[in-house]
Amino acid sequence: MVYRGGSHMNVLAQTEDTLKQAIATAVVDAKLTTEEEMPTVILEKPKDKAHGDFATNIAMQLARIAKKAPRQIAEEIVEQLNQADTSINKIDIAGPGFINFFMKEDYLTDLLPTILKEDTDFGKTNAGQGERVQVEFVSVNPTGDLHLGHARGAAFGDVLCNVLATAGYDVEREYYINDAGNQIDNLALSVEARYIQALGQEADMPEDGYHGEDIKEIGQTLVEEYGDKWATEDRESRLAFFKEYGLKYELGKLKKDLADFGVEFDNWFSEQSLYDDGKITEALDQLTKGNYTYEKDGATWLRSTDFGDDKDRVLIKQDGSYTYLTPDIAYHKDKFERGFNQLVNVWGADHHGYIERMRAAIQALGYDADNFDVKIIQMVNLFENGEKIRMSKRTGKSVSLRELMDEAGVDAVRYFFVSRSNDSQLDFDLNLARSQSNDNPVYYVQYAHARICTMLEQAAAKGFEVDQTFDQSILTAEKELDLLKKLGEFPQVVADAATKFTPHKVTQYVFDLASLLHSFYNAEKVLDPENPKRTKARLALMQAVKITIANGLGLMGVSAPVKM
RNA sequence: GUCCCAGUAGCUCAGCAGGAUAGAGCAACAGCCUUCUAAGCUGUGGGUCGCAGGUUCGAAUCCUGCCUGGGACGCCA
Repeated sequence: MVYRGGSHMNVLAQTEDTLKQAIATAVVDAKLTTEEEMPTVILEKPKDKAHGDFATNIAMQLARIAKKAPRQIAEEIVEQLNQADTSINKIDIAGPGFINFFMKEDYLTDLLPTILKEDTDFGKTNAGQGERVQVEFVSVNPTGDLHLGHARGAAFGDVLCNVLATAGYDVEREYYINDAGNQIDNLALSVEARYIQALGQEADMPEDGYHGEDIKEIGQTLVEEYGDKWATEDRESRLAFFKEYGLKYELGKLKKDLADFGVEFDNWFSEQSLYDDGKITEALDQLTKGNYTYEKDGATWLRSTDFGDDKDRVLIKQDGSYTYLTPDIAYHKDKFERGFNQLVNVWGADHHGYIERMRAAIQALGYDADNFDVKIIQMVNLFENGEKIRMSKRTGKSVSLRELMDEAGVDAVRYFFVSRSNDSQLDFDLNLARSQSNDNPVYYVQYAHARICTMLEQAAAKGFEVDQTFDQSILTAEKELDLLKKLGEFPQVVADAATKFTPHKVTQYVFDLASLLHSFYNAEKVLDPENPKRTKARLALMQAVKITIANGLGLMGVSAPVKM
């Protein structure tokens, strides 16, 4: 792991950097290898406390290069190690050749003052160095409600963006509106059928129509607003109007649902605008000039196989219309032209087969496919009372994000969705999510926060203030040190979650921190008027934990209640 | 047939740019509220990390093959 300096460089990272540098220097001084061949020094935090605060496997890594036994290498490194400014208390060589570092307890001295000072900024780093990243997510067709899978993608994308921003990336959230093409024509036709039905006349839904309740509502509303006006208009203008009306209605609903779910986009990008601005022909021209297209069977094809795709892909169909891919290529060209260093797309599992052709197209356009990432969100299975609930958008019986929020609350839904890795399927237990009980992990973390708030409140009532005048060095109980070490990890956890696109690491972290807090709470008493010095120090610790839990939950878009 | 994801404790899942004795929650069992919120804590039991090879000083982690579950393989979007 690489920790770059910056205004929010945290205490633990500084300690680690110093130590790593000292080790690297010692390796070279011991003439075990040259600077060029030096492997990256990896410092890990051993799970077992008997293995110290930090450990490195550098001696094992050097065994091959230096052609010596790892334990002997370790000894030579330790001999050469300059321990000045490292806060090292003791060094062990253990196991096959691990070097274990035991730190003096003061290595975390600056941590609490730093957290209290940074407050809501604690967790920020410059890991991303201001790199511009665009994350496109949700991008559901405006033809129906958001369902479970979309909700998971929304939570994932949103938290990923939060994490990236906190890790020093310049993030933009974008929603791609499929407001052109077949599906939107189908929307118009579906609205038309529902409108006529709402007028009390017979009308068949189109073959691939949208059967959701929302379309029926649109039909009703149209009748209420316009009566039978549109029944007598010529069909072309009627459909044009219904298309616009339906689109506006559906988009409004999507925006509302997402906003209520805590997801706001910086940019809503219209597919239609690609047509209107000539971006599609532009992209096609460029591909043709680069000789990446050809004509066959009356269609225009992209030579995506040149870039590792399974087969070439149709860009312009026999009937002259575009496939879905074509505007999407223009769209991604536009994204790159807007100057993003990195594009991240969050797609449902059913779109994974689409990745290769998109990568191919991006390369054909002359861009580096390494700057294009697709995160696939695996399926969500909904369970209620132990039974799997089938979802089908077509039957209109799917469980929507709206229903889910109403049932379980935003906090629980978001927490559940960012608890797991995006590429594992997720079983969503509705009973568990809505249960106000200790089975529900979201409460566990929130409870830790609320508990601290109560303590701080009572402390204030007894005249204790949380400020910078405390002595951290008296916090030497095991559970206090456990908390301190965990607090110190937070900025790195966030940076790690950002660079690896793994927002669920924040959930893990916040849960672990809450667990340490509960454990501490049961073992030690914070408020003790008999011992004001210790009370002050512990209150500072509590405040720091509160800040960190709140910041972590904030990244997840989950509330941090003061009382429960 | 090809490709993607998953397979780790009874269940749901972490861990996977190789590292020391594989973790958590739930479920089970046994304890802890005259003391800052018991939505909590403490302890116990529970594992051939799907299977078989390979690379390595060292593999849940990397490579190959196979098995199982899910998904994708359109001139649909």
